[in-house]
Amino acid sequence: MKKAKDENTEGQILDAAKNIFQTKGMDGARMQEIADKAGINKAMLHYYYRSKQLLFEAVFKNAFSLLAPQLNAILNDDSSIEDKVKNFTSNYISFIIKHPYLPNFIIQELNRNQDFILKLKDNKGFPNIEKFKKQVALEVKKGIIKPISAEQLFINILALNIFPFVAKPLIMAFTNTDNKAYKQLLEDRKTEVSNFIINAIKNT
Amino acid sequence: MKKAKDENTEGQILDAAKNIFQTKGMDGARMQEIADKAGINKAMLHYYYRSKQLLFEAVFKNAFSLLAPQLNAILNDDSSIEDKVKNFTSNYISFIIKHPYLPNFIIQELNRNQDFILKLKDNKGFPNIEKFKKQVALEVKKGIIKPISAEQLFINILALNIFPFVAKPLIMAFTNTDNKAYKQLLEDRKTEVSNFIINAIKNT
DNA sequence: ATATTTGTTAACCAAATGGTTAAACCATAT
DNA sequence: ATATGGTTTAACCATTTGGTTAACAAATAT
Repeated sequence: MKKAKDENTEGQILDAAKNIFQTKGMDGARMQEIADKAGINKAMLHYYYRSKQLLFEAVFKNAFSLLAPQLNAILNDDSSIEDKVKNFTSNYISFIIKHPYLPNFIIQELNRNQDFILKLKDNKGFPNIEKFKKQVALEVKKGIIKPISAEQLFINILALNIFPFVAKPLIMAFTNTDNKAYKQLLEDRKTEVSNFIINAIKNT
Repeated sequence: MKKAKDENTEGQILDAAKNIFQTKGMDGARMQEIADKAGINKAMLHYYYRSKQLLFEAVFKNAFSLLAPQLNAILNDDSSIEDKVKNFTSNYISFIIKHPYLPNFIIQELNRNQDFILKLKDNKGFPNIEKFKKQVALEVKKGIIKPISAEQLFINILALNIFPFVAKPLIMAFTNTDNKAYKQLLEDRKTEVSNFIINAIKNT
């Protein structure tokens, strides 16, 4: 099940650690299991990353660095809100299908350790809503979209896109959907969600 | 910080276990910490609940039994979809403000152990979408709402309501919101979200 | 009163876990 | 060839952790 056999040890460890941490979380992950998955001795984990905490942080930052550009697309692009919604929705769902454990991992670990996000906030490239606020205010003023705060709109966009991945087991149970049908349902959302949002906000 | 001092031991344990499990998760929770919070000897936990797993399941089922009726309100009530959306949104946000850790706990633990939901699915009262499907199909046919599948609509309603609680730390960071402002933002959503959904689906 | 059941505690235990160490291995420079 | 430096391993260690036990206390039944 392990991948990328030809990489160097440090990379193999990070791959294995991603895999284990993202599925089991910090608390559920075991250093031995990561070592096994990487196919190396446990001492190597400490040789390269010193401690479980530091290895975890490497994985977390890596995961976050994948997510951040996705969000910045909607916050900082120069296209119209309607185009942003369309593009983001389609792109984001494709993106997450490639990294299925990512949103859950980030959300779960940030809830476990609230302080942790402060370490990230300083980083350049950390998503910030300021520019988007101006854009929303302007489009509202011009009458292109119905009155709404940028914060609420941003939350709605994130919610509609991310939640189906985060709550997958729950929704599958409620809707009596199997894995295949759920995959189709997510695929449909690439257009469903953007239509839903556009209908909700666009002035007619 | 502990509550309900006058209850019997079994109840004190369950209260403490709720508190610890819901904030730290199964893997992060420690039996000793639960005992300390309950103010009793650790052996008592095993006397009443036999194992960490069984104590956890008691907490989980309890949490789920709080959530299920909320969802059944939207799936099985006899009111119109528009009324359901309005009532659910307002009620649900109030409900979660009273149980802030609940959605995260349920989602997190179901992702950790997918099989676990099967144990619940048999229970009477487990939310089921069938009736809602008929209602949506009918209202679409009558032209009251725009064409949408019941599953997609249900997911959207859940997403818009639940996600802001699940992803709170993340959203607070992106929107530069402090706790007080975030609370206000959630309060605003009681009407914001239902307007958003109604705008999205209602035929004009 | 006293036997019996139920509730509670301190002490204990084996297994698991994150982390360390000292020796071995191996490529490369001298 | 061999000294040097980084790399890797097996064995080890201290602590934590879920769980048990045996003795004790407090109700409850006889």
